[in-house]
Amino acid sequence: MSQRLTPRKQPRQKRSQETCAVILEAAARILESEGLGGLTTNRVAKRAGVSVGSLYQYFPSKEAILAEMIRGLRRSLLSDCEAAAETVRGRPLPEAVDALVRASLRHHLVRPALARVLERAEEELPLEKDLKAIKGELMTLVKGVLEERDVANAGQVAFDLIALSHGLASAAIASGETDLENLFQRLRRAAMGYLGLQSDRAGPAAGGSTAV
Amino acid sequence: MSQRLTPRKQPRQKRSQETCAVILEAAARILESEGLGGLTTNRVAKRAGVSVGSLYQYFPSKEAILAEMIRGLRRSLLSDCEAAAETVRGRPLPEAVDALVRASLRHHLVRPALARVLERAEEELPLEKDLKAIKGELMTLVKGVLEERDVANAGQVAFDLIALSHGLASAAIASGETDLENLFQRLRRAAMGYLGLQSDRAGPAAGGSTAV
Amino acid sequence: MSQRLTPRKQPRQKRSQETCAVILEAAARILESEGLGGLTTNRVAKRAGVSVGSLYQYFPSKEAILAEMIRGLRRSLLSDCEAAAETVRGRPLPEAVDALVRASLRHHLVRPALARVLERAEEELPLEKDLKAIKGELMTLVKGVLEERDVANAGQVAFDLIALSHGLASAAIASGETDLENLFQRLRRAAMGYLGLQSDRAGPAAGGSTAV
Amino acid sequence: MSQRLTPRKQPRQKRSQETCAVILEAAARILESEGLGGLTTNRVAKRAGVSVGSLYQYFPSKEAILAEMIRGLRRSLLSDCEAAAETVRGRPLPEAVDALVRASLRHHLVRPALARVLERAEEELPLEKDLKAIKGELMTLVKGVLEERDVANAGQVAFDLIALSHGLASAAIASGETDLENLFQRLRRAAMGYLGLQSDRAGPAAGGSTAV
DNA sequence: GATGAATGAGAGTTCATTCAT
DNA sequence: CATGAATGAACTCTCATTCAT
Repeated sequence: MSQRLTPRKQPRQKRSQETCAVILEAAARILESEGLGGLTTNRVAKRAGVSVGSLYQYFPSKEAILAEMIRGLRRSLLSDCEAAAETVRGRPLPEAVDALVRASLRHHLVRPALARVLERAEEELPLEKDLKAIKGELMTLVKGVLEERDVANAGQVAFDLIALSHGLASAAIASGETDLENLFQRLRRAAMGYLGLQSDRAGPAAGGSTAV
Repeated sequence: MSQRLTPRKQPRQKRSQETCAVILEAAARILESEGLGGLTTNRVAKRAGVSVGSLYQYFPSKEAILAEMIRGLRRSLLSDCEAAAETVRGRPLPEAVDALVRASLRHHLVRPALARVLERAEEELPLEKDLKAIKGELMTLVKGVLEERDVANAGQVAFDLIALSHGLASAAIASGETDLENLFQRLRRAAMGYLGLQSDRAGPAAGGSTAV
Repeated sequence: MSQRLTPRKQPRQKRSQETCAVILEAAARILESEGLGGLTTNRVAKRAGVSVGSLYQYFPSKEAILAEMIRGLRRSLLSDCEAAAETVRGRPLPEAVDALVRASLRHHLVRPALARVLERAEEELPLEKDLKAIKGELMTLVKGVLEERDVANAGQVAFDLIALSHGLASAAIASGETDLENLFQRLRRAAMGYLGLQSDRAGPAAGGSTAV
Repeated sequence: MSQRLTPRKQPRQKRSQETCAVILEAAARILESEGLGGLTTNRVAKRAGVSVGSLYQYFPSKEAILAEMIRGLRRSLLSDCEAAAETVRGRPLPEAVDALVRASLRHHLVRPALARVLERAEEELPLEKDLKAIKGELMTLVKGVLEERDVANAGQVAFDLIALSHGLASAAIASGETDLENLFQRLRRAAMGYLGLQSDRAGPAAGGSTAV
């Protein structure tokens, strides 16, 4: 009953790797243009310029394709955040938060439509262990960053910061915003505020000011 | 090819209203137990105890059922927020924010699974004008509440507060949290922080404290 | 993982019954003309003059169609044998054996090709309980007939007689024989011989004689 | 559209012969464990440790593999029976029948599951001339054995004896019997009875006795 | 109006076979 | 010759929707 959602063969050979990548890219483009409902194996194959048979040689099911895409997205987010954490090693909390927030925001802007669809797909899929693991690692990473800077209840705080960032970023991007810097400033205010830190900018929005 | 997503007839007669409600409730239950993929018109009809034919008399398409459910959810959120705004009329900003945040949080907790699924469905549906309108009204409401208390850039702030609340609430509920009060306190910190207000609680999490 | 092989709905209404029968007859004809490999759900539906959808309304799977056909065949064999046993109630063993053998032989001749194919199909299907039950009933019937006539080891004997009859009958019919009476005489010799009874005919084949 | 079911090349070289045998053995094992439906060319190749391409070098089609297996089975039955006939040359009928029956029974017991599946496959395959020839030779052999002992209508008798043996043996083995000797005695009774000869055992079943 | 049998396009998936490497 | 990636026709089955009763 348990379906494998992992690719069928490790693409060792160059030919295979290419085919695999071509399929994933085709699927991505379809998701962006047609949405989740437009994703069919035959369509993906045709768009990728391969036969359905080939598609099934690399992915045991349609879901496996989605799973692989999600995995890719998550892994790249994780590694970007790891890199960001690395660059601010030893620096104080505000700077660290900035770096992480920036990294995650950048992520939302790469292929926004794709990211949104994949997120939805993730909820509908019986998500696998390795996917959960990746999400867990991100939490662990943020938690570590917070703990090193003596934030209490770091697990909870990490969870909340991730959720807040995600919520604001996806809403903003869904509504068409593209100004990364503006978005960053707003998200920063929320994060800093949540942490009880003074944000060094005056108002909640770009150039704005809040009167009580 | 453009489908109407509005109910086929304004159910004037009591019989019609009832049938309509029965269908919607059946759909809701299916969504909760089987997810979006488990929602089929035949299933809904059977669960509702009516024939498919009847179902199609009230809803022109499967999507129309979903649209109606979403509309209902949104409308109830809106009216709850309106009520909340009413109760804090004339009170200062922190109190108003508290009231709104509480209202929206309560909303997430009623039928959490259903709410999540409907949210996903909303993204996949070609969302209609009247649905957008409802969302717009909520923004307008919050914006009004903020403007009355002289918050600058109220439109943007309203957008952000809604997005932040939504992000934290749905993540928390998805991960199984049920402690409304705890969640409220955390969300409050974020909202107050974002607004540049002092939160009257000490730390970012329940009873916690943040060390710099 | 266990598939149901029983029809999906009890055909209560006349319309349903007809559709159901039409489907089974179409399947039968295809089996006769194309063999097991030629049986596809779409083909059956087309031949039956209904849509695939209808077919699946009555049978949950292709296998269920086969199962139903097999069940029908077995049931009719059983009831014919029961009738035969009834007519020879109280009569001596040779007469009883004759009656049963005749009943079963007649059965092979109705739609020989179909019977053969269904037999093969039966082996490939994960045969169900109710099918096994029918086979068991036949054994029980024969066993009863034998026991009433004081045949020792009636269970084993019943098994063997059924197997012998089946073997000879299907081979003969497969090779194109149509002379029921001739076949009956030969089968009778084997059965009587196995039972240690004197066959009242002279030779093993029609008009033939066996010289030692 | 007419396919050749004979191997593509006469395997002269040892390498070829080996590969060929390896493929056939792999196919046999798959048939035993997965049944006819589990036999796919790719699976056979993998199990045999060769590439599909190689497989197609030795066998022009999947059916050809099955045909070859059937041919092998039939040939070995034939040669075993020939050997048996040889050993009883000049001996009286009962002894000859015993020998043949024993030989054929032994055959059923070697790889019972495989034998059954191949028999089914044989019926579905458009059976070839050379296969029919082998079957014909078996009939001829038995017929010869009978004629030499002055059995009248030997052709018919041969046919019937083969059919009876086959029917009882396959039913018994299918139902899990493994006691060759017991089975032999029962089959012997039937054969001798059919031939109008006295069986030297008392009852139809092991140690049993038939009362009239 | 209500019913539910009927429809059929189209989805996911398999597998015998080919052919470039 | 061997390989195994690639092919694509064909199969089983689903489900939104219609329409005769």
